[in-house]
Amino acid sequence: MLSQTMVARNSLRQSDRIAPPAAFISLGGAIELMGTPISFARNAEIYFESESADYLYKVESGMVRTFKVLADGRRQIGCFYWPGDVFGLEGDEHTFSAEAVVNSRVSVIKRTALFDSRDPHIARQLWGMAAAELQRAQDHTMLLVKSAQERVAAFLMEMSKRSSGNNVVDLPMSRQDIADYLGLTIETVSRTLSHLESCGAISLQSARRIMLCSHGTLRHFNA
Amino acid sequence: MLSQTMVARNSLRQSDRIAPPAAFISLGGAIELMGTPISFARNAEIYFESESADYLYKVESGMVRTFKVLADGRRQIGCFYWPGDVFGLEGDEHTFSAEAVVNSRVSVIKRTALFDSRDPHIARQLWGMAAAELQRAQDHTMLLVKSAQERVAAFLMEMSKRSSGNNVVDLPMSRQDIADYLGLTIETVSRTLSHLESCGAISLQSARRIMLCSHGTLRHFNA
DNA sequence: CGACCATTTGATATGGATCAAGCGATGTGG
DNA sequence: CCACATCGCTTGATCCATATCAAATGGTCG
Repeated sequence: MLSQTMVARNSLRQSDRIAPPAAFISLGGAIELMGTPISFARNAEIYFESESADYLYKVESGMVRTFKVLADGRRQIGCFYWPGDVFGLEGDEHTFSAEAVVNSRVSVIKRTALFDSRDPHIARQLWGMAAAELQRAQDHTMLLVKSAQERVAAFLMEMSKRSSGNNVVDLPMSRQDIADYLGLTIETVSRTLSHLESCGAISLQSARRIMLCSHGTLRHFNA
Repeated sequence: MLSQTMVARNSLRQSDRIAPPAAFISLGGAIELMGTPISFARNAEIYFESESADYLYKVESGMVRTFKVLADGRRQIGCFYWPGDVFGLEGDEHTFSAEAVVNSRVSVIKRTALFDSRDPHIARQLWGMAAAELQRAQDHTMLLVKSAQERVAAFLMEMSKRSSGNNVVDLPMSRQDIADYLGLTIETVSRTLSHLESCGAISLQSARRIMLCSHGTLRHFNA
C-alpha cells in the first residue's frame, strides 16, 4: 500500500506545450466544430485535478490518461482516452488530472458553448458522452475487484478492441501506467503478461507490442 | 476470488412489492412532482440489470442498493442510495440491478418525461444528478485500491456523513452488503471493525450500530 | 426453549506486494 | 564506433494482507 509511483510529476513545464492555444470556434453546431487541435508532448499536463472544468477535450491523435495522486503518493489512473474520445466531462471542477501518454493532439471547446446550447442534437451528444463516461467508471470498478490475471486479460482485450481491432496490440503506455490503471504493481503486471505468454494466450513481440493468440483463453482468464 | 455471495437472488416474488404501481404524474415542472411512492419490502427487486432504463427512481425512505453479479457468482455492489438520492440514471439500459436494502418507498418517473423537457431547470437538475453519479463511481474506484482498513474507515465516514450527521451510525445493510461494496469478505470487514474498536476509533454498540469515537483516527486510517 | 441467521473469532493458505538483482534497449560522450 | 550510463522491463526470493475454511457466539422469532 505504498508509493508505487512518484513518476514525473514535474510535467508542468511550459515547453511541453508544443503549440500555443488556438482560438476556439465558439460553436457552429456540433462538437466536430472545435478549434484547431493543440499538441501536447509525451507526459505533458493538459489540466490539473481541481482546476475548474471550463473546457471539454477531444483526442485527435495520440492518447491521454486521467489520474489522481493519493495522499500516500500512489497514482491511480482513471482512464485512457483514444482518438475520438472526449474527456474532461465532469462536474464543475476536474476530479482527475490529465496528461498526454504520448505526443498527442487534442481539440478543446468551451463547456458553456455546448451546455448553453438549445440544439437537441448537441444535447443528445452530451448525454451520450456522459453515459459513456459513467459506463467507463463502472466498468473500471468491476475490474478492480478481479484477480490480477483477470485484470490484465481484460485490459488487453479492451486495448485490442480500441486499437487496430486485429490481434496485434501496440501499447502506447508504460507498465507503470498499466499497473496504476489496474491497481497492481509493475512487477505483477509483468509477471502476469509472462504467464499469459507461457499459457499461449498471448505473444510478447516486444514489451509494448503484444499479439493476442487465443481470445478464448483470454476471455476464460477474464471470467 | 471466488463466490463470496450467492445471497437471496430469489427476490423476484411479486409479493415483495407491497403497493401496486401508482399512476405517475407525467410531469408538471420538476422532479419533486413524481407519482405516489411505491413500497418495496426488504430485499425486493426494483429493477434488473439489462432492463431498459425507462424510469428514474428517487428514494423517499429506506435504502436501495445497486449491484451486479459476476460470472463467478460474486456480487459487486455499485452504490447505496439514501432518501433523497436519485438512481437508475444510466444509459439506455440498466447496467446494475437494484434492490431495497430495507423496506423502502421509492418514487418513479418516466425518463422521457424529463429528457424531452425543454425546461432548463429540469435540464440542470439532470446534469447535477449525472455529475453526482459519476462522482460516486469515481470515488468508489478510488476506494477499491486502498487497504481494508482504509476502505472500512472511509465507508464508516461516508455512512456517518449521509445519515444522522452525528457520531452514531445505524447501518441498514448487512456485513455481506458492506463486504460486496468494499470488495472484501465479511470476515475481513468484521475483523477490521473489531480492530478499529480495539484502537478506540469506533465503538460497536451492536452489530449494526456503530459510534465513531475518533474521527481523527478514522481519517488517519483512511489516509 | 430451540432453530435459524448474522456476526465474530480462530487457524491456515495464498495472491500479490515488496525488496533486490539482472537484462535489454536507447542514448550520450569520448 | 564503442564504452558506459540510464531507463524500462523482467525475474527471483521473501513477506504480508486478505481470503478461505471452520467453529463458536449472539440475536431474533416461532
